[in-house]
Amino acid sequence: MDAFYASVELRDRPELRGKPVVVGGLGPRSVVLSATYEARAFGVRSAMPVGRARRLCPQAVFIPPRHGVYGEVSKEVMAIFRAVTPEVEPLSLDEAFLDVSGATRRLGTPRRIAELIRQQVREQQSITCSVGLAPVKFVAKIASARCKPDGLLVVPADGLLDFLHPLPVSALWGVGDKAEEVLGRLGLRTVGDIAHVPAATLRRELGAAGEHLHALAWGRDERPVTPRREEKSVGAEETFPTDVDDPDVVKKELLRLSGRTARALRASGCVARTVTVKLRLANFKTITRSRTLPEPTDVAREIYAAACALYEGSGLDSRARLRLVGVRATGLRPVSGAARQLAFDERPSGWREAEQAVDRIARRFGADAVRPAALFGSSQDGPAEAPSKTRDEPRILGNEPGV
DNA sequence: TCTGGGGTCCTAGGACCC
DNA sequence: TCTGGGGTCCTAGGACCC
Repeated sequence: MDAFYASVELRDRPELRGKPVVVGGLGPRSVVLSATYEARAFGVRSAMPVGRARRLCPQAVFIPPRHGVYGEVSKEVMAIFRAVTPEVEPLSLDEAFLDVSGATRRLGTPRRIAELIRQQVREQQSITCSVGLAPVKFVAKIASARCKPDGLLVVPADGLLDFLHPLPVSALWGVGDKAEEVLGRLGLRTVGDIAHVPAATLRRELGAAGEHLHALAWGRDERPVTPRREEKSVGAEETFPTDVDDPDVVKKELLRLSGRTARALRASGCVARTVTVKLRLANFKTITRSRTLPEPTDVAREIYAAACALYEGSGLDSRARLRLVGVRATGLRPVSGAARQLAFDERPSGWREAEQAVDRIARRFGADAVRPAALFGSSQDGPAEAPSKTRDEPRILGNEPGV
């Protein structure tokens, strides 16, 4: 019994127990991301506009997804995990893999350790957490998902396949709508069905992912718990309150998103080599355009220049109606390892230093204290189209309920 | 029903180099 | 002059996860 998985559940907050809870964004075009059973009873469904959900179920508690304040709880919960073992791999704000093989001598059996964690999270944070325990990482995750809310489920090594095989194919990580459809066409409904079909068949239908699923179906997964995972990309995107066909508005938004992306880069101590622009049309067709820079950067001005050029050269009709734009920086490397060599005749532009100064002001006075002149009158954290967007902070600390 | 925002990973074609 | 094959990088798109 090596790894186990822990997940924290908002649903068990006493004040929310038994209430209809809807998780969704705050913008005018936000949709329902998840809803509790109680909310679903009113007809609330995922992907439904939040406004419609409100009309169907006005008494529901509406929670914005992944909003700021929850981060504090998350840090403290992760600290509880790390007191058990340094082998903690955070998966999201409220979930982590732990490898407890090194902690059993000190703290007892994995089951005992799981009970300890659940007790500490409950006492210190007044929230519950579910823990799945298994000798294989992904099985531990499935176990934690199946014992929530507020549960503990142990899958012993000799019971691995008995646990896995009756599960629906969608229980496996990596099986979403598309893969489930393909598997369904092959007549495969359960994990056991996947296990008993030749790996070559799965590879033909699903590529490398198919072979991976076959291994998972037999409980084979060599991936270890990796405490520090390097970020591969950072970015920002925003759906306009209404579709936009004005290139000036689009560029203004690109400027704002470039600023957010550059700030995130500087905060993580990275520079990026490639800039990608994402453009989603009114009909939901999405295109991306990317460009690799001669030198890596964390400067908003440089990211914006690339983003703008990509947008202008995207081949879209200049009056194309856009629903969403996004800016992402990839090809990250630590800033220290990429210290820029200035050529003899090159003078530092000073933009990087200027933006770092802005970072310091923002840390002290808030993100809105300084912003590019082009964004004057708008909020750095709201879409350019909606300068008066109210920053509805979540009233309830928490994350989406598992439903 | 009409699709958020943060990411990761995979595939496939073409350029380019040896 | 025409051509092989492998490796790597770049670009675009898409599935998937929370």
